[in-house]
Amino acid sequence: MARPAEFDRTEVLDKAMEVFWRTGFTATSVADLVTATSLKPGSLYSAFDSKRGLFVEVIDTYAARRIDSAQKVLENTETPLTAIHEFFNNLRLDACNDEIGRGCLMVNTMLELATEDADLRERITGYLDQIEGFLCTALTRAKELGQLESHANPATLATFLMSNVWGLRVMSSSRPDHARYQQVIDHVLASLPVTMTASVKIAS
Amino acid sequence: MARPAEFDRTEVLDKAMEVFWRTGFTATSVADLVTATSLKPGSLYSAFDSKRGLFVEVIDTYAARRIDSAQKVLENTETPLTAIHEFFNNLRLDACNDEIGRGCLMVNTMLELATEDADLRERITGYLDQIEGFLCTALTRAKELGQLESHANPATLATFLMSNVWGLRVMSSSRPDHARYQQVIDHVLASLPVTMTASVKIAS
DNA sequence: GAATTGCTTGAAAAAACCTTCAAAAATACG
DNA sequence: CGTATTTTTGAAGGTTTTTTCAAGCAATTC
Repeated sequence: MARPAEFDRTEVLDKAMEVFWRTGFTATSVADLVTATSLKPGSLYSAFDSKRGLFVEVIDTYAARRIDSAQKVLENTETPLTAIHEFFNNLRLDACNDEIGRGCLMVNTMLELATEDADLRERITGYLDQIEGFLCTALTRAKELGQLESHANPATLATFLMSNVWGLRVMSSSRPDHARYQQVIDHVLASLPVTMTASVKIAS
Repeated sequence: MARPAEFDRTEVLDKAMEVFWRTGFTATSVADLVTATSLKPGSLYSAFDSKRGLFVEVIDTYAARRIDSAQKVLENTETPLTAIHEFFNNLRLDACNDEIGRGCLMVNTMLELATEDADLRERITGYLDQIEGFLCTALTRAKELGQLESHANPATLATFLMSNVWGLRVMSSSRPDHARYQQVIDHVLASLPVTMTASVKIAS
């Protein structure tokens, strides 16, 4: 019917993501995006409508990957506590690989645009809630399995874990210190009200 | 000798702070600052050199207040654990009063400019380190008083507490929920390895 | 292979940006 | 009161911003 696009949408999103992630939405110019993606302004606008349109699609792509990865790790319903340990270990590895201190694109965007772009804030909040939901599900399952004390409140504990996810992201932006990540995570996980019988299993 | 400035520097900084805090550094225009401060561009520039110069002074002012407040609360060396409880209660009240989700100016700036402005990043990191230092001092003192278990590591615990300070800031930007703040803080404080004898005192 | 559709190109429009500056105004001091 | 000094003013410079658009180009379909 017509001439097909020459670029691969995913590749373009990846390259735009890199710039937005490093520089933030406002400080990234269309000229930067043109350089990074090798697409001319006209192509970018016909494909994504606007700078913001491209950004939203970048955020969606990023979130989908994070959510997918979290779900994969946390959906292990047989050993939910081990799954949570693995989730935090992945977070630690991420932080260690973040050499330039770019942190998390969702958290960065949240703090950059929260007060000025309600649409985007709600979108990101929804994504973060999904991840918190997986943690909550895992904790609920652990409680059902008798691995958490009966007084444990999965929803509260999930929020507490998310608080430290965000905290570690900020930490990796300000003062990357691999040993500290581990120490903090160890304390966070040790603070979960794990039952005696279950804690023996996790140690193995 | 000459004509004195008509404006009050602190007032101008306060008004500029409000805009920068809500909008971020990059997205705030000089026109916004002119409106907010009622100073004409020329006056702003003669007084602060540049948009960035004004911003740095705003950050310094903000940080000085936070550091001062943290120090005042945490320098109570007689009951260091109670001091830490109070520190977090103040944080909670702050978060509850943050109706527009502006979060913390230092954390916001950190994430906005971390990868692009090393000077500013180090400046803010230094300020955050000071607050972490007060927490560490309080925890060390608590240990000396036998209120923390002998295996407790004050430096690690201080980093853990800061992680949750940042986490709560992010939380107040995304999904303000007063009840959740309290639940998370309760868990954070309960996770400190307080000795039996000391925990009885704190409860009172 | 002609027609049609839609992508690519890169210049240019239009607005917004940060900063400067010369003139006017106001104080302090002699 | 006059002079020196500094602030205030607001327009204007010059850059950078986001976005549009008309012309050229490529592929599919008939």
